[in-house]
Amino acid sequence: MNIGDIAKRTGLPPKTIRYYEEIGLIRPARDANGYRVFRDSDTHKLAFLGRARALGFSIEDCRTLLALYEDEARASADVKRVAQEHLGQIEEKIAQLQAMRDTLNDLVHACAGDNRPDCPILKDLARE
Amino acid sequence: MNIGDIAKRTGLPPKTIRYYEEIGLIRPARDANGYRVFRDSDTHKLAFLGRARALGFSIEDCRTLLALYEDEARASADVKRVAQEHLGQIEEKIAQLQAMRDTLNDLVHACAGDNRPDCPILKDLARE
DNA sequence: CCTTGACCTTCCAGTAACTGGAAACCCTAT
DNA sequence: ATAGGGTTTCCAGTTACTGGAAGGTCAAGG
Repeated sequence: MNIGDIAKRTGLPPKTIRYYEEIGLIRPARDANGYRVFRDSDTHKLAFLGRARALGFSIEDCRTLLALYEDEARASADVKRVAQEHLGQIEEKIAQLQAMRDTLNDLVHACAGDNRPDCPILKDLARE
Repeated sequence: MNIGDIAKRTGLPPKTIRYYEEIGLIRPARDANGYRVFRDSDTHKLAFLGRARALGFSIEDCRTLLALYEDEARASADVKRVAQEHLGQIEEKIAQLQAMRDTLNDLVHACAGDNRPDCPILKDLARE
């Protein structure tokens, strides 16, 4: 399987797959012509990575998770710790964004949005 | 006022202030010794920028907002459009993060977190 | 006058995770 | 032989800073 096929299967762009190889997440074999050859294990890893990234795990977390996945002697506590840490960061981020949203929402609703210059949004930013 | 004083006043690090000058958001004057000299208008702009950034506006949005702020003939509709667009992106982001959080939350709760290898988190990522 | 410490300056590199584009090679079909 | 689509590598750019190095400036103290 060449990179294009694997891209279709995993939903990851070829560029991303090459990048993952570059940073050592996968090590596909090479054909005589220099093309990457993907085996099932590579495809499997890429799918794993795609899902971990979709859950917002950083590349470094993905590296850790992949290593744990391949380690038969892992402790589930190690996996849980990574996930929990990440979950905490997501919750923090959500809280920040909600605070922004609430403020912005107020401001947007307070703004007439007409062709006069008077604007509560700018007023707030300038703390006039 | 030198950059350190302004940093304290605005809460923005000196590095950030220099960066804002570099990308043309502000144009502080210079003293004979080469030091930046900040007038009230600069300080005011920096405070404006700090608040806009705290609401999550991109630098380019900040540039636009600052231009609108200085344009006496602006239409509040232009400001509102920028804010509304941004608000939409924040809401989208919140929704994404909430979806991640929900999934992660389930997975984390399903994981024993002990020293056995069996782990629902990895199972999910691997779609076993 | 000299030194010390706290400023300030510029410039360069690095961050996260790709993405776009260029130049060139490979393979298959006509 | 050529056209098309795939693939390769390498380089640059993205966002918004941040860290660090090398060196100039300034005010206070001895």
